[in-house]
Amino acid sequence: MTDSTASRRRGDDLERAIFEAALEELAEVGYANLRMEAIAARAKAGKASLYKRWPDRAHLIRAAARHKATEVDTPFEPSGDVRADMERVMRRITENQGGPAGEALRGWVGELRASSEEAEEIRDAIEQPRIRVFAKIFEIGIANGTVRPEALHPRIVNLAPSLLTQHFLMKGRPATEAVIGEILDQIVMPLITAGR
Amino acid sequence: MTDSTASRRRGDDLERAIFEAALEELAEVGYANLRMEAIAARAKAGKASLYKRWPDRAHLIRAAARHKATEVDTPFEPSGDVRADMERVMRRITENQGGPAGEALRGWVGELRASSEEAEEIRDAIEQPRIRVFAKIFEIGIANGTVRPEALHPRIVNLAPSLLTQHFLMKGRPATEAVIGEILDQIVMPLITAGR
DNA sequence: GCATTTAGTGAACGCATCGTTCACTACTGA
DNA sequence: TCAGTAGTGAACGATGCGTTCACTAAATGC
Repeated sequence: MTDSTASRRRGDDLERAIFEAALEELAEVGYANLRMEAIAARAKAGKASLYKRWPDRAHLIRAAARHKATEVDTPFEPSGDVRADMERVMRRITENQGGPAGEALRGWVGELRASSEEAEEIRDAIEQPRIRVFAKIFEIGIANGTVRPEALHPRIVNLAPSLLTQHFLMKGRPATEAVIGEILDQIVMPLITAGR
Repeated sequence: MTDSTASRRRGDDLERAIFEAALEELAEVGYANLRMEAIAARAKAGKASLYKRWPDRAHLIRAAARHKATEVDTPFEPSGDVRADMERVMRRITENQGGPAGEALRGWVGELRASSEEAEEIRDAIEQPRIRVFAKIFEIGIANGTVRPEALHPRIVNLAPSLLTQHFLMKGRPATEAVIGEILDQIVMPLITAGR
């Protein structure tokens, strides 16, 4: 029973409502079936309000994803157990892929063509935080002698997230626990562990 | 100067023309901007002829990709030099991604949602041949003592192609020679080589 | 408090593209 | 030569896009 007084929202207040509506809609119907009218209706807003803010669906969804990303901003404290830490982060990533962020990624990939500056920025926004977290985990491992120093090579640091992304995009759903375990035990751990 | 007699094609003849038109169009404008009218026009066919054969764009493109795939079917002879063989195959994959097949993949990923049987089939059609080739390369390496037997684990066999796919989907264009080199030297070779 | 400015609403619009239909036409094979 | 089959091209309704506009609610200034 949403009251009929329905005070009219504006500014950031309205914007947040639109973002939420967009993300819910995204999770429900997927990027490919996303309709602007549906988002507007769900946010109880006029379509014009959407187009006043963003030129098209793609921009709206990017903004919504960015909004969500900055709001959550995960605090992560490594335990020092390299494998366990990686597993924790990887689980988080897959949980994320199961929600609207995953749909947004899928849609973005589908529309990507050559590389624009905008695309670089988005990719960085996705990859950089992950790289930082894994680098941190590796550094601690190097300090306590469980990880080879060469593991800090960017391509290795980004390896686990890359494989999760690949799995998600190709299979259409996030990696399971079992897959995470395999990635760790068959690929990442053998590559980074120090000693024989 | 296509003559104005323009004998009207039918059956497989027409179908091939449509496939070619679709793939050319795909390479030119990308999956997201693909229009059925454009394909029909390019193939000098009626739109109705397309819809008589396939229910929508997605099915048409899948059929075209399948057509192309079966027709080329790459014969590959390993040399025994594991790194060089992998490099050759990887180069082929990236070349392929640069053409219509890459666009088809991008479009497919964008529309993917949960996993249907159809999706499994397509994924297998992409992955299985690659897995077979890499397994063959690895087996020879194992036989001549340059590769660890454990490298035959499916996730490792599929590692190089996975990373190429990930690169292509996230960056919007295929991996360069340099990237292929890094993947090989930083990741795949260290993981599979026998001895210390 | 009242008037002015700013911002959102909701309906309507033109446009592009989808997927379908239909009358017509060109090939095919008996 | 003629009946049957398959393709053509134009038109169609439906849908969703992105825009516009008259109206209205909230914020701001006095």
